Amino acid sequence: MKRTEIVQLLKPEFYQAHLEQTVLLMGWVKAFRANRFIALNDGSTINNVQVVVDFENFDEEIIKKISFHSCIKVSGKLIESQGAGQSIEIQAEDIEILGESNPADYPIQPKRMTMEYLREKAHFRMRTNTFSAVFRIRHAVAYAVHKFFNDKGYIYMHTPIITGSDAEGAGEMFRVTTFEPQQAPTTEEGEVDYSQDFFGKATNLTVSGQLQAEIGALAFGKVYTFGPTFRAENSNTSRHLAEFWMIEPEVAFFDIMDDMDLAEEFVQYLINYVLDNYPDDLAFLDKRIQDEEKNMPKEKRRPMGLIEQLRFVVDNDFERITYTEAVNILRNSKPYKKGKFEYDVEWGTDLQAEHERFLVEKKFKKPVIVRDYPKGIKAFYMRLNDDQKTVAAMDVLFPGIGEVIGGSQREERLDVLIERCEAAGIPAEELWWYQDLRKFGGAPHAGFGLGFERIVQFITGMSNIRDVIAFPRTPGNAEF
RNA sequence: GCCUCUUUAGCUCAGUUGGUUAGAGCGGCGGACUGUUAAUCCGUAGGUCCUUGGUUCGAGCCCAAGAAGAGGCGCCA
Repeated sequence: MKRTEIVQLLKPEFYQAHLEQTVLLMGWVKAFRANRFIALNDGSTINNVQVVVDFENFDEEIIKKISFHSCIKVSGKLIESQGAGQSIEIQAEDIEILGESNPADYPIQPKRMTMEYLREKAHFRMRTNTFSAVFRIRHAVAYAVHKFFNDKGYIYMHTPIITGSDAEGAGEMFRVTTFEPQQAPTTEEGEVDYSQDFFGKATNLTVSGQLQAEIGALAFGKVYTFGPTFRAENSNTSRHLAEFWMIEPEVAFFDIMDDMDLAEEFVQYLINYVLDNYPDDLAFLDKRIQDEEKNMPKEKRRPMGLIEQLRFVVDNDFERITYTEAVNILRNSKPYKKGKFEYDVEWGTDLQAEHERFLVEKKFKKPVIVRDYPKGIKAFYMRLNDDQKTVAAMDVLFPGIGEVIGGSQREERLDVLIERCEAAGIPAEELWWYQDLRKFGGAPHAGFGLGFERIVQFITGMSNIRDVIAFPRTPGNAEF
């Protein structure tokens, strides 16, 4: 007999057609109540199926081994449930233990455990209801990314993980080398001689696929990347990882306004996809957050439930303001006038987290896109605006997690690009191929980077980014 | 990297002003229970109070250093 997956079994059109027939299930025991009722889960859905056991019909040794997260094979008759709480159940006819699990030694217990504890048991945490829901949704978002771009005719591009260019300008990089740390050959000046290294030059793990994506955009018109990204920053926060996944669309003939339209449509699409296809997992996470916040004082609770918030984001247009408008709003705000902000607001300096939070959570109460930042605080490749003071950059800010997307229209004018490179102290010759794109068939173009884990974090409502990636890499932690 | 907080049973936590034998709930184990839904009931075992040093007649509690973890900030996605 073929195994039936529980996600299949629980569909009314399936079980109505198979009532009173024998089915074969395999899965893990989530609960064994009253020596009679097994809650069985096989990971195909967050929902369990109830298996009813007449223990008189089974060897006591088998019954004893039915414990939390032991793995079993059950064949039995599919019948209408005689109890409340589920519509169908399985009357067990034969049970085989596939994998025992001694509850005295097993570190996971059928009770509430802290996220920190489960993080240390990363090889087991996916079996919990919460992480099972989170990682099913993570998959859904990844699939939706590809579906969104494919349906729009974008080309999926794989950009290199090992990069030789030292000028991507997005933070500290991890060095890639085959040299033994203590035995690296040196030059006459005593510096490490990377010309003898594997690639014949110094190489690093990528911090962004953007520059290479621009190559693709000027060939295919519309491309996107979706791959791992590495930052060797000593960041200790609930929204930073040393290894994360980033999505970077890059589009020829797009200006900054088109770029913002794409970003908004994209994020709303991802959220809608999960709302439409994973309602059970979302409902579980929503309830989990509500239970968790039940005992908190009102001011510490989230202003909206998880699903309510997701609906709110897809049903409302994002607020769009310029950096200059943001500065004016902030300087005229109550907290500013009352001296409640820790950092001053002044045109030319970057907005602090507290300022962004005020705009998103207090002023507009929805995602905000800020654009046209001062050129001094943004990267060299962002297009200089006509005012000569700002660049066509935009950040999409979300409640709770801050910046989800950072993007810009790229500088397509060679002379301006070279000027901005020099101002930033970047050796222009390293980017000879980047300049070539402007010399031969250049085009206006724009793109952005979306932090994959950050959008998964938002959709699942998880408060720490380390809990939406299977094996988080952060400063001091690379276990598993 | 900076600031703040936390560390007590397998897990989540309480532990008063420094005082004699360190507690609870859940989980485990043993038992009861054939319609349970975080099952329930009875019984039971389980401790390097993070580490080191100090103060004290006496330290889970006070002091110092260290370790690990979390939250906030910075860097950003």
